[in-house]
Amino acid sequence: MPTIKLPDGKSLSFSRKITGFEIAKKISKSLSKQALIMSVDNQLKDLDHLIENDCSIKIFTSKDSEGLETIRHDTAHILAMAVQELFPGTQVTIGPVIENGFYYDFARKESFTQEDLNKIEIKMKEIVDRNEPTFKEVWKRNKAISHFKDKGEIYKAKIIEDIPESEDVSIYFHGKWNDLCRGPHLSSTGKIGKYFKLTKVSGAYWRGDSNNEMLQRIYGTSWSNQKDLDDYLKRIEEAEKRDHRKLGKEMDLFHFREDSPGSVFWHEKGWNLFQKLINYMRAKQKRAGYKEINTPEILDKSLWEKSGHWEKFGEHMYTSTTPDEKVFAIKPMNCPGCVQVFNQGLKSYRDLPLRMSEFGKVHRYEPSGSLHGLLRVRAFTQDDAHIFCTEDQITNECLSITNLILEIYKDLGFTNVLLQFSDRPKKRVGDDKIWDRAESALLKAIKQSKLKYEINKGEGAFYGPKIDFVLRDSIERDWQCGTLQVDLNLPGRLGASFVDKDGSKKIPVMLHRALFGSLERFIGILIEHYSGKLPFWINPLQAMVIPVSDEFDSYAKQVNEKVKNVGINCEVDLKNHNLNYKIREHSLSKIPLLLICGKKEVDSNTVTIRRLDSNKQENMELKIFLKKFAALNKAPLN
RNA sequence: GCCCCUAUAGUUAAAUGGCAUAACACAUCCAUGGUAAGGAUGAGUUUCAAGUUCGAUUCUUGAUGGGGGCACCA
Repeated sequence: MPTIKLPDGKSLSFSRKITGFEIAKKISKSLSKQALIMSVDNQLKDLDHLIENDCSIKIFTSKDSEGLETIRHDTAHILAMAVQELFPGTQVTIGPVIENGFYYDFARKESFTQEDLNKIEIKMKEIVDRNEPTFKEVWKRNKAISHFKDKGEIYKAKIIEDIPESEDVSIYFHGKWNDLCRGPHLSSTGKIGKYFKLTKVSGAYWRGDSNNEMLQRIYGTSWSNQKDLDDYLKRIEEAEKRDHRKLGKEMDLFHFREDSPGSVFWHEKGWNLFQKLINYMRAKQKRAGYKEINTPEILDKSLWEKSGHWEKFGEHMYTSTTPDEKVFAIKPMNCPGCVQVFNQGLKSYRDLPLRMSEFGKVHRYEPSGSLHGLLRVRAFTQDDAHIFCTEDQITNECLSITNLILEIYKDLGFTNVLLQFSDRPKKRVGDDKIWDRAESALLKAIKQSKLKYEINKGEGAFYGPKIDFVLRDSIERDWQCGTLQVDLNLPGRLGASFVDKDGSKKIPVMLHRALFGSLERFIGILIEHYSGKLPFWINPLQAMVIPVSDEFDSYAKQVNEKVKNVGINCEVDLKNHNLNYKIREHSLSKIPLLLICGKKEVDSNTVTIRRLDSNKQENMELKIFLKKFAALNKAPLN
């Protein structure tokens, strides 16, 4: 005689055991049609799960994330089903739901081709049409193991072997096909709908371990209706359109080439953007009390041994051997060099906190498969700084670093920032008491900043806890950029010290911090965030003067000179093309201002402005234009 | 590093076991124009190495780069 509590507070009583279906039907006809799964006392269950006792239940449809996830999970199952129907002998492994879709990993000798994907998709739709009933059976663990072994499903058997011996396992059937699965699932394959698409096939290591063999992973996306599927595919397309590698080429900012994979060849415009960002940060840092230094790119191997880098990161370091057989390493980080600058001369507690910044170019031998445009390179410029301070100063310093980082992100158009706090990892150096103090100082700073944060347990660096700054771009993607790390290790290793009030020598705490992280990477993010339409003040080519015909070339040249003289990057287009052509060309290359000069402008000493993404014309006296835009060209230093 | 895909002109693409195409960009000329492509002409190309072949840009193998993932991201 179960009494069922519903989310709206009402209860229903039944005189016998009852399934979710029946409850849904009782509530309303439309709900019973839309119902996909349910939760019983907050545990997700199949709709045909038999309820015997009093409980509270909630029924989910495709509008709930639980419902949509189940659709995706079911789609992954019918993917596996379709693959095994089409390619007998293929072994199944795991097939979880991921953001926007799902994947399934298969073990098969031959590789899946794009045509195979199309065939599989057709077969999946067939399975939906067959509307095979889905049901669950609970088996003894050992029965399941021998069942899958008999079928030749070695991977599945291994997965079950990892389940504790005392536990039973649930096996889901879609018609005859079955798979080990926790569930829940929809009541039949027809419920899935056909709003899915297989997107790509790739390799993936068994159990995510690169020591294991490689499986084949098929990715797909799945939705509850055609519109959501179309919207998703459109979003992917949109992201491709703003790919910084494509835009960088089109905008003539940089290129890559075989001679130096993972290193950027910056063109004039790209380098201009780069310098503008650096100059802006210089000004911000000067106000925040930083002193800028610069240290060598190449340092003797022995320093890297002393710092611990050689042992820990040696495989990612480039080295250089001189003709007389000395081994130098090209710096993968700036910190050891910076500590050497600190070590010059005696430091007093009065010098602390000492904030030293460095735009240091570092080289790291990244695995070839990880390289990706500007976002993952082998040579990059860090907007680095190291702050030497006492333990008492950690909280305040962290707070001002956090503020600096957020100001800079805001100026560049990023307001949605998430902090991630990482505490002590298993492999670490230093006393636990020191870790306690460092973690609490850092956490205190986060709490005082009142920003949203999450905790990544055990993800800290081996030398200290850290905060990472993750920013969200205009199409809702997250990028980890800034970082702030407390270092309890390096200053001691490299012999840094200061003279304290009582005259004794003490080891300072060192904070590592980067604002963007890597200038290269950040520029890649900026390009994608703005779809190439960079804000005026950092835009490398801000204006193009276009004469209406060559009769007005000399006026156009004069305008160009005057605009350049107020510090705006400007060019004049004297090419043999008509006005329409030039407007199209320069609009496509995303120049923010087009300055049109014809008879009207010459006569009145004006320019006509056409802004990017607007077909309005704005006539303005040249003098006023220069004043107005010179002001807009200033970096936003508050 | 691993799996799959891929490499043609400055760019984007097409084609072929036997003279390699187109569009855009570029150059020259004509046109002198008022807010997203005016016209004509011209120059320019098969990533590298080995193999099969009378002959390879095309087929095979390898290298290198690029792309999508996996792993890595100190």
